[in-house]
Amino acid sequence: MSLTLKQLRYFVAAAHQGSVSKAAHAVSISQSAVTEAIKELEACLGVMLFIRHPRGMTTTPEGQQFLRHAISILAEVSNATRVVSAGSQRVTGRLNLGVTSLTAGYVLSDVLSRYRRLNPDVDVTAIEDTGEYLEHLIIGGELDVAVMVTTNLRDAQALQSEILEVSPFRLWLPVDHHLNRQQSITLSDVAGEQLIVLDVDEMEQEAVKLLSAFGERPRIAFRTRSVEAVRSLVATGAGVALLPDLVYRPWSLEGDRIHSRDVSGALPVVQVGLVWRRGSPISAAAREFVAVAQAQHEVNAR
Amino acid sequence: MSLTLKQLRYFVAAAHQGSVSKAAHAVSISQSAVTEAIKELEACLGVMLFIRHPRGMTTTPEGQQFLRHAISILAEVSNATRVVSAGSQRVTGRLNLGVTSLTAGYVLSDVLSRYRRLNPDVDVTAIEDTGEYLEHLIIGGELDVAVMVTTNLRDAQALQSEILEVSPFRLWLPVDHHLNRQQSITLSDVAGEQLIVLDVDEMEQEAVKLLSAFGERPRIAFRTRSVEAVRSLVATGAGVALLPDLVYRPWSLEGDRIHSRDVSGALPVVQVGLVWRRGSPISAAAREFVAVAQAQHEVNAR
DNA sequence: CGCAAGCTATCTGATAAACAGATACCGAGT
DNA sequence: ACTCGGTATCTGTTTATCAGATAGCTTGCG
Repeated sequence: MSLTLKQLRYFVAAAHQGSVSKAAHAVSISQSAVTEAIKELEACLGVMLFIRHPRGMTTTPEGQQFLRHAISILAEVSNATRVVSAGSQRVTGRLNLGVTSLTAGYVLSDVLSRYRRLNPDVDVTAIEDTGEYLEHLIIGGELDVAVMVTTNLRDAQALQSEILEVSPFRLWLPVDHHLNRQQSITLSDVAGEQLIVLDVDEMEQEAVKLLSAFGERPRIAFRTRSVEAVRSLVATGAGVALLPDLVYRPWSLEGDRIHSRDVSGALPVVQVGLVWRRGSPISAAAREFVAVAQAQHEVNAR
Repeated sequence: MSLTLKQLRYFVAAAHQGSVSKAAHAVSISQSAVTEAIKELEACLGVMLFIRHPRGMTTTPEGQQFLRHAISILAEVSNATRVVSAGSQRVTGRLNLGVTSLTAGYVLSDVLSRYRRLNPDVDVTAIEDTGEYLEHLIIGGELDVAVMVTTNLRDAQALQSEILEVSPFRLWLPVDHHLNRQQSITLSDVAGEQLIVLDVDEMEQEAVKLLSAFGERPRIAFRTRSVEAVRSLVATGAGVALLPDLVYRPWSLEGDRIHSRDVSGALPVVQVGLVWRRGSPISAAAREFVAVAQAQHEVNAR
C-alpha cells in the first residue's frame, strides 16, 4: 500500500491536535479510522511518527520532519485545485513584499517558492527589515504585503491583517538538562536558568517580559540574531531559550538533540500573518499571494 | 469525492503517454480504471483536462497547467518518503550549481525551491552561463553539478550525466495560423515560414539545422534571448518557432493563445540533465541535489 | 488498593470505492 | 464497408475504508 492524501490529512490533524481522538473529531470521522490511517502511514514509511503516551501523543523528530512535508504537499494540492478550477489566467505585474528576519526563513521561503511556481510572470521583490519599518512602508504604499509578527501591530486601524500561523512559546532545553527530569516545568523554574535570547522581531522583549513577572530579572547568557546560533547554544548546554514553536526543529546544526517542552500555565502566542494597507485596492499579484499563503494556513488550521 | 494521489498518478501517466490505454499499460492497471480516475478528477476540478480524439488524447491548456502541479505534488511526495524513511540526518555544507539560461527558469527553479526546503542548511550558489563554459567549470572543480542541455556534451568522457527530461521539438503557431488548418504539418511546410529563433543553449543552431535539410536556408524573422519574447511574437503572428516542449506554456504573457503542434517525421529531442565530474567523489549536498532532481524525473518517466 | 476517566489499539460487520473484463461506440485509414 | 486503435460505460467481484463496540493501558483520586 502506498501513501494516501487522506492519510496525510489525518496525520496532520493528529499532529496538530496531539491526540487521535481530537483529530478524529476535528475531521469528523471515527477515532479508529484515524488510528488505522496513521498506523498504515508509519508502516509505509517504516518510521514511528508519534510517541504515544497515555494522555495523547506527540510527534517524534521524524514525525515533525514528515509533518512539514505533509503540510507542504497538502498546500500544494490545495493550490493546484484552486488555480485550475478557478479558470484563472496568468497574473503579471509586480509584487513588493516585506519580511522580518524571523519570518523570512521560516514562513516566507515556503510560500514564496510556491508563489513563484504558480505565478512565474510576476516580478517579485522582497525586503527585510523590522516590523515597525515595514508598517511604515506599507502605509506609504511602498509595499504590497508584508509577512510579519502581527501580535503587536502598532497601527492596527490603518492596516489589515490575516493570520497565517499562531505559534505558542515553548521552552528549548538540551536533552540532558536537569529540568527534563521534571514532569512539568513552570515559568519560575525557567526564571532561574541561564537564558539565551533571540534578538529579532521583539522575541527578546517577549521572553524577558514573561520572566520578569517573577520578580528577579532573567539572567541572559547570550543574545544573538541567529536562530541557528540559539539552537547550537542550547544544544551545547549554554542555556535555555523561550521561543515560538514555529522556529523549532528537532536537530541543531551539529546534530545534537534539543528538546522543546511546554511550560505549564498559558504562555502567550505569537501570531504570524500577512499585513497590507486597509482600504486601498489590492493588486492581482498581491491577491494571489494572499491566496497562496492561505492555502498553507488552511492545512495548518485543521 | 476529493482528489487522490492515485488519480494524479494515472493522470500524469495519461498525459505523458497521450493515451489512456498506454497509460494503463504503463502503470499496470486496466484501461477502465484509468478512464474512471480521470473522469473523477475532471469532475472534481470542474475542468476538462484532455481533449479526446480518436487516436488518443492530448491535454487541454488547463490540463497542461494542472499537469505541472500534479508532477510537482508527486515529486514532493516522493521526496517526503525518501527523506523520512532513509532516516537521514541534515546535510550541511556548500553546493555550487551551474545552469544555462534555458534550464534556469524551466527546470532548476522547481528543483531548487524543493531542495532548499529539504536542505535549509546547505549554502547554495548558482551561476548562469553557456553550456560550454559550465563544462569547463565542472572539470575545473569549481562547480559541483550543472543543470544543462546534455544532448551535445563536448567532453563526454570527463563528465557524468543523468537525464532529467527529454523534450521533443515542436512547432509553435498562433491559433489563427493557416498551418493550423492542416491535419499534419511537415518540416517542409515550416521551411517556408517566417521563423522566430531563441538564441540560447544552441536552440537556434538546432532549429536552423533541422530546416536547412530542406535546401533553402530558413527565413529568420526575429532572434531573441527571451522565451517570453518568442511566445509574444508567435502569439501576435510575427512568425513560428521550433522549440523543445519543455518551455511550452499554453498562454503568452498577453493572454493570446498559441498552439504547439507535432511535426510529422521524427524531430530530434533535447535532453536536459544533471552533469558532474566523472570519478571525483561527489559531496553529500550534491548527492542530495541529484536525488531531489531525480524524484522529479521519476514522476515524469512514468 | 480499587475504581473511574481518558486515551489508543484492535476486532467486527457493513458499506462504499476501486478494479478487471466485457461490450458498446466512435472516427480514421484502407 | 470494415477493420483497427482507441475511449466510455456497464457488470460483478474484490478490496479498502469506516463506525461502533470492546479490550488494554495509564493517571488521578478517593
